[in-house]
Amino acid sequence: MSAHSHTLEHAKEQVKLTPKREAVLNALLMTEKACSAYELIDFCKAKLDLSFSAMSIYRILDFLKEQQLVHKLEVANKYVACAHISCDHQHGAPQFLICESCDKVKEIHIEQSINDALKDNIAKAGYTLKSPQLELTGLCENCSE
Amino acid sequence: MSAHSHTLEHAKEQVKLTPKREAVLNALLMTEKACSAYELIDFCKAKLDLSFSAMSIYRILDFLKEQQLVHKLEVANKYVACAHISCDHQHGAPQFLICESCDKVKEIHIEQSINDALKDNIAKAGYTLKSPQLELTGLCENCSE
DNA sequence: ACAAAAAATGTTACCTCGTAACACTTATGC
DNA sequence: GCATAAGTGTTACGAGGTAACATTTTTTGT
Repeated sequence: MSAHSHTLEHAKEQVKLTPKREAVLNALLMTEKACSAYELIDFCKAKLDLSFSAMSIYRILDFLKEQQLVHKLEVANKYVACAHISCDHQHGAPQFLICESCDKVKEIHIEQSINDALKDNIAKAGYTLKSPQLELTGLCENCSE
Repeated sequence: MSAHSHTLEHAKEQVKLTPKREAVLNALLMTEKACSAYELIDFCKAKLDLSFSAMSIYRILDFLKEQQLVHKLEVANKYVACAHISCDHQHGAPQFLICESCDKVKEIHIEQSINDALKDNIAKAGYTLKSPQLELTGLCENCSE
């Protein structure tokens, strides 16, 4: 059993997935990168022999996002499987490093001290921070050589 | 002469602007908030009696962005005039607080210590940060009451 | 087990955003 | 003045996204 099948089993223990929903999560785990809805449609057709309309894919992605099995990257308009599906504990707001070359996404933990400092800095400017999902763009270890 | 006309003169000293480009920058300075391309089209038509096609507005905005007179907010897909046009010195990467209620944008300075900590945190994950333009969403001082 | 209700998915239609490619106009350099 | 470069206009279209209605599947209650 591969690593992502293991993750898929964990997900199925957390929430009951219809076959379509399971397939989309599986696709995201298989690609190991951020995908747009349309990229997922193409991938499912080519690799899983499954057809999805855009409407369907968006609904499934919305559901998976609500279940926190999938994150939406607001900047890139892409979706990525949550990196913590197999964890037993709760996680705070996700933060993402996105490789602008290969679309690989790493979900990281930003140190609490940085988060706190950021929140203070922002409060000084008079704003109240909503959820600090950070999306930072750069080059991953493979692409920066 | 109003504050934004003053800013516009400064911009024209830095780079030669065609009438269309000047009008778009002027519109952004007048609105004092973040605007999408289409919002700018509407504004220019209603307030300046100028017609722009979408293609034109995007090209003009891209140019202004390259000249760093305008910033693009990647999450909101909106554009905002740079807050530092009238400054004489160079600025680092901008960081924005966006009010999700009224679209008001404040361009802030995040303390260098936070930036450095963030960069270190990210390097530990193996990524090389590109430009750390941060866009954080919350409520401004007026909307959070 | 069956019927009703709820949930999930399919289909149709359409809107918004963004941009390639070609055409035309204006500005610049010699 | 002419050739070239830059800027803008026009046409066409794809990606992204979703409302509304229809159909199918699953769940729920008896």
